[in-house]
Amino acid sequence: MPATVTLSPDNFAQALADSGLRNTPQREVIYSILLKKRDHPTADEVYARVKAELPTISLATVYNCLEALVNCNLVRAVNFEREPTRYCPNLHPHAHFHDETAGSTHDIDLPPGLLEQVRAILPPGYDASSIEISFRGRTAPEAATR
Amino acid sequence: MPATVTLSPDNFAQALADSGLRNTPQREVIYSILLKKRDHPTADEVYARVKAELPTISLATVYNCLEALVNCNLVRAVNFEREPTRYCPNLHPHAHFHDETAGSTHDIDLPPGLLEQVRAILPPGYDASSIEISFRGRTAPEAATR
DNA sequence: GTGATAATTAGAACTATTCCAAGAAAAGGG
DNA sequence: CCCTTTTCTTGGAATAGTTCTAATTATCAC
Repeated sequence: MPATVTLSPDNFAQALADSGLRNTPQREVIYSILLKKRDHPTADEVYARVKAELPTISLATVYNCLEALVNCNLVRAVNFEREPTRYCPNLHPHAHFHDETAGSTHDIDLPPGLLEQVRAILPPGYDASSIEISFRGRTAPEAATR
Repeated sequence: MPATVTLSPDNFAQALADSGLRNTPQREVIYSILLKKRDHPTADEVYARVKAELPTISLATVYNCLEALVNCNLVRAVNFEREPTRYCPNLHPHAHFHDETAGSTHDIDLPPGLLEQVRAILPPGYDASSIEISFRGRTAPEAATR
């Protein structure tokens, strides 16, 4: 299991403030939900989970909050082909593996230096602000629980 | 510029047949359009271009044909975030760079061994059928014409 | 407190894509 | 060759995920 980084509530508010965003109960709860179960939920899945705590929240707010968290770099948006966007609070550099059989998504830690090595393949004049490495495939039954 | 691989018409038909698919004028023309201008067009852009040659073709057919070409491994579908899918006839292993300013997509050749090195970061039990490496960022003005 | 700014909400709108049913084209068997 | 079967194309309707809009509510700075 990858190491988890847990922000103190103050750091959470600060991260938002650094991007000129306000802290709100909705944003706090949505972030805590992402931390609680790191299974790369979709916006719909987050919506279903957050309603237990904030029954009157709207789906639009879930999208807004997730976008806010992505914009202040607390959360990563993960896309596989044209499937719904998934959300990931893992701030370490990592790749994603999408299990086509189970429909599940797993973080894959990157060894030190690999990202730099990948960035180095860019020709002069290419300046990458983000690098994504993603796998599709299957996991062996006993690997699924790792 | 990456090397281009041009299939003879017979090989084209054979590639389809190998996947149990028929050759049709629509599929041929769409494939030739992808080869002619390798700028990673969307389905809509392919539709606009193919109408010059087959004025009565439908958008549904464009999607069907592109899917057929992807299924028999003549074409790769390329996705960036939630933008429309783009299509690429480059069969060499390569990464993609998406220029956020220009909206353009460029192939990045992979040095030998890199893909294997990336695959090697997968823990035991993870079997990847495809690996995607994609960059987002900007290209310097003089690099845009490379 | 008060005015300005930002966030939330419900629902409508949008976009890329897929589905559907009907007709056209091609392949294979006699 | 005709006939049958399968595959492909087509236009339009449907769908899914996401974004937009306008009104309301909350928060911030003074």
